[in-house]
Amino acid sequence: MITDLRVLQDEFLPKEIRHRDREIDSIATALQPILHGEPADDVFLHGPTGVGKTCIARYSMEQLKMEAAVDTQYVNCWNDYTRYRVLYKLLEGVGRTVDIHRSSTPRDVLLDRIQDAEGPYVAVLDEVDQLEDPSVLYDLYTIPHVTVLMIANDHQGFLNSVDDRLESRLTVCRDIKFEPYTVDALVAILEDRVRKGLYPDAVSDRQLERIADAAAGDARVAIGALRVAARTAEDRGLDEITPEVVEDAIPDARKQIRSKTLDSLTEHQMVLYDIVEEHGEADPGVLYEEYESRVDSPKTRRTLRNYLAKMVQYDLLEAEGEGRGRSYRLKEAGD
DNA sequence: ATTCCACCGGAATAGCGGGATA
DNA sequence: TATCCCGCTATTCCGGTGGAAT
Repeated sequence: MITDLRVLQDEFLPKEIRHRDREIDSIATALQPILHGEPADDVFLHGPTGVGKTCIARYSMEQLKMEAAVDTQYVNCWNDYTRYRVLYKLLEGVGRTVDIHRSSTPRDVLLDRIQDAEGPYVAVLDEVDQLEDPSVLYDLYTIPHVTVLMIANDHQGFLNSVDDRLESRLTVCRDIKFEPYTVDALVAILEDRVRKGLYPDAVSDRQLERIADAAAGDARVAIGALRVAARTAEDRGLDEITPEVVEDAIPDARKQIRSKTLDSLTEHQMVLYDIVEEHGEADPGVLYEEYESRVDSPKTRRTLRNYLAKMVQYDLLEAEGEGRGRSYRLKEAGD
């Protein structure tokens, strides 16, 4: 069934990108000055999940590096959300972290190091709206040879959340909007992966269309469903992905994506999540009492509020109402 | 209308872990 | 070894908000 599992993984970066020519051109145009040794415009990619933002950003970096001597670094601000961690990651990109330690290195030596590095540098900041303190963007603006490529779901929402000084800088960067994939586009993407990763005839066009349709424009879900379906078919000793396998694979793929997020929660946060799951819907008072009774040394109410806010940010939970009447419930997959 | 109360979330602070320094 | 510094999490403090009770 499967000949190459890698091409079905999220991280896989295809050599050719389908149905995103306009976006790729826009990025290339924005970064063009780098080829002539001049500072380039910053770029902002935005659009819903699974529309190829990250993929196209990584692809563009590969292309750029083939044409010019330029350093690039990818930072996912979901994982590296503090100023320090972002700067540290960016230093890794130019190999200047050797004697950096989080203690005893004077406060802004990281920024100085990036500044001192010669040559153009493109910093890709994915999930940039997850930064706890976006002022690191301002730090980077002060360095002429650094170009920032930001990625987020909601461009306007992000602009509104930063202070005026930063906002005025951000509004001048080139913004590129990504629309959800059409069913045809998703089928084309899936066909590519099938050709490289599965035996011929392992799956019919009809089943690919079914997957593409259920994915609702989200390539990540579509590829995940294909992966799950291929594995299931293999486990069951089938030589073809059947309609039944596809039907099961779609919800499983969404679950897999969710459980990836759940893995990043702490033990206490997980307890809290379980409580919300059991109650279906719960107000904060009940939530805290329940939590208090289940855990050895409970955190304070304030900390729990932070946990809840975090899980809402992560799209795990949904909050309803403000102030006194607020309640929390699980956020179901699929916006 | 007014008061009350549960809850929200910003800001400042404390405490911890861990590496550096003297 | 004792001490310092830093990042990071949790805690403390508190003003603000909106629904419920009076």
